Amino acid sequence: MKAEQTFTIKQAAEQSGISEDTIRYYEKIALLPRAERKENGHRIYRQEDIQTLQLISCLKKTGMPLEEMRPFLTVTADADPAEYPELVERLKKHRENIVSQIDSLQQVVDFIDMKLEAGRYRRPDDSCSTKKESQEKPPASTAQNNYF
Amino acid sequence: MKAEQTFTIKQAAEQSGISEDTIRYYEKIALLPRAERKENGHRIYRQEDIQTLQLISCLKKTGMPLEEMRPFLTVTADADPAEYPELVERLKKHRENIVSQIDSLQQVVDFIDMKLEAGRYRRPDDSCSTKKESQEKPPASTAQNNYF
DNA sequence: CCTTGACTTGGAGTCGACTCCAAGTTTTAC
DNA sequence: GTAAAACTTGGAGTCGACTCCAAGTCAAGG
Repeated sequence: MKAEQTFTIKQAAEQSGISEDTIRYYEKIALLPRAERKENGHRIYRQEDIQTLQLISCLKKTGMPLEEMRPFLTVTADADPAEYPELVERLKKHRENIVSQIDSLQQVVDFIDMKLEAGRYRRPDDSCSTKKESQEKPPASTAQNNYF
Repeated sequence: MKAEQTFTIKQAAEQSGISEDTIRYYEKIALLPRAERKENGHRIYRQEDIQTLQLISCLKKTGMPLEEMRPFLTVTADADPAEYPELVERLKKHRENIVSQIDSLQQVVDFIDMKLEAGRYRRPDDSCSTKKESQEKPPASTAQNNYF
């Protein structure tokens, strides 16, 4: 029925916030699968490709290097659920990473708020980074956060 | 009274997770102020310097480029509260950035959870990145999140 | 028919952020 | 006294991630 809308690389760039050059670069390094071409050789993108690009953009913002994204993109490409158990493991692991990153960011937000509210030192505050491998079990609220 | 504990660059590296070389590099590009030296020329670090390093480590994890960190570190260095109004503005702005980044990350977490829970597509889901300049007013919960 | 614009390719160049020398000094350890 | 450890400096090299360029193709407009 529906003719599956397609997009040019320019449109894909606009919608994802990733430049055309960069999209081609991603294809070149095989971060993205080779895009389909029209008869004239021009790349064509579908809605799901745009979504993949947006996911990349998302992950990039969080400072993830391209190589680390590969497993994620595999999952997006072929939308299998939990067929590759190793991949699922990776995803879970990264989910934890992200949650801890959110925690880190929260610390920064707290730091800023502290700085903003006054010159008053509440507590130096650590827990942000290194050394302490953040206790595994309850990743609950290390600090109360009222921003969510 | 108290003799203010000091650390070597090696100790600073251990405690911050930033390599000695990198710490020297940061000093070279003046991301960090020139560290005090002992008579023999060796750098010495105090607790607050370690904290600054940890903050850098924190921000790095969030993908922030070094140049963007400068304003933050200025604030840490001289612990003035709201004496530089421009700086305060920057901090507030970045705080918003971070909150939105947390939001982005939350989307990724949601995405992972969705993928993990089943191959079922709940909804493509956007809102993560680009195009939509995320409405200014209520940065409240774009999506319900039950991780916090 | 010729130009303009949107694309293609391969490859070179850039830039940020390290990372790794080499040469030198000083302290500690035996 | 000699060697190893822990530092110093300046500078070169590397690596990831683009970013730019030149040359070429194709489609539509004046």
